[in-house]
Amino acid sequence: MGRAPCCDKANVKKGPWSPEEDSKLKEYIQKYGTGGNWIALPQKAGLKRCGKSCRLRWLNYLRPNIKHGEFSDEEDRIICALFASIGSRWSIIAAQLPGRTDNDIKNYWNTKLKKKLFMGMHPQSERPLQSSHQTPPFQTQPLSSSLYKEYCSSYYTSTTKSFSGLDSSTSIPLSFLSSSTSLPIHPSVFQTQESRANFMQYYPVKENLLMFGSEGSCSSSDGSCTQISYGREIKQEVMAFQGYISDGLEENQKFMLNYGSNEGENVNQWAEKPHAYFGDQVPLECDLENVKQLVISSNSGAYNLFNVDESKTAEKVTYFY
DNA sequence: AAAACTCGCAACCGCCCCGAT
DNA sequence: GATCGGGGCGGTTGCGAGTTT
Repeated sequence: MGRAPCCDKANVKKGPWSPEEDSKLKEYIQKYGTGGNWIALPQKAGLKRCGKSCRLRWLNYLRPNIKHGEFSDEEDRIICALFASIGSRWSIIAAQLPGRTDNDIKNYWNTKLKKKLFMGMHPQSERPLQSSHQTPPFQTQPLSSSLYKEYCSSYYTSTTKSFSGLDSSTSIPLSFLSSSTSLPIHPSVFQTQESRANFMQYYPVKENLLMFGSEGSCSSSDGSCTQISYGREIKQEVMAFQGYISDGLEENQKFMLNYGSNEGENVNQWAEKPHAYFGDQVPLECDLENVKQLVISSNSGAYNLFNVDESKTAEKVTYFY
């Protein structure tokens, strides 16, 4: 059974907000507050808008002390560090940056910061996604998970879901940021027993199936570089990845994953939301099915971390085979 | 000068969580 | 304990502005 819509979609206005609507909403909230009920608010305020739309407009644009404009280097570093530690929990990240909204940070990350980081990793590369000779991940300096802990996770308090002590004065080495942010591991790393062993030795599975933890590269036996386009091919890549995982492991082989142990968080939630933090490190045994779910759920993110627009299927992107 | 392309951001969509009943 | 429904969130889309060809 589907959910009832939150409002009568036929009778609500959509699209950009007019100045009149803005002032109506602003005036109403400043006068009466939200009343804890966004759904009822637009009618009371005389707006033909969905309650959720009002909420978004208020939170992202109208509420006081919103900071727009350029992000500072310190803000960049904080965002990167938190992203590396907890993933795309934009609201939590936003909570550490006064005046910034989750939407702002999300947009900033998707449009600028990813690219910025990538360029930092590959300074010689004029076109970040095109490089014919990349070192396989297991042949590079292995990423140390302790760096995560050292520079990110110690700031996170799982009980309050906030970061303390990680502010603009916190120094996060750029080397950490660049080494911990990378393109995904390509399935070819599972091709041989040896490469698989090396891979497993150096990289916690979570960090490779998902977004971080490997030097961005994929390698094939012939070292060639193949172009594929977005769209269906991406899905095929993911399916291939799943296949490699299945082929490469014993039937009942388990992965060890880290997971916060605070109340309100559970195993299933971790599997559904492939973000990890390390404030409380509790090893979790996760079977192959969980890992597959992670791959599926992180589909576009895992294969598109540093790219721009997956929906534009005509665009080409180079992967490293 | 104009068409094509790219970028950035506001807004929407739909799912999940969790409190109320 | 089950169901309902609002709030919150992350992912995605659409479009205007700017840039390139």
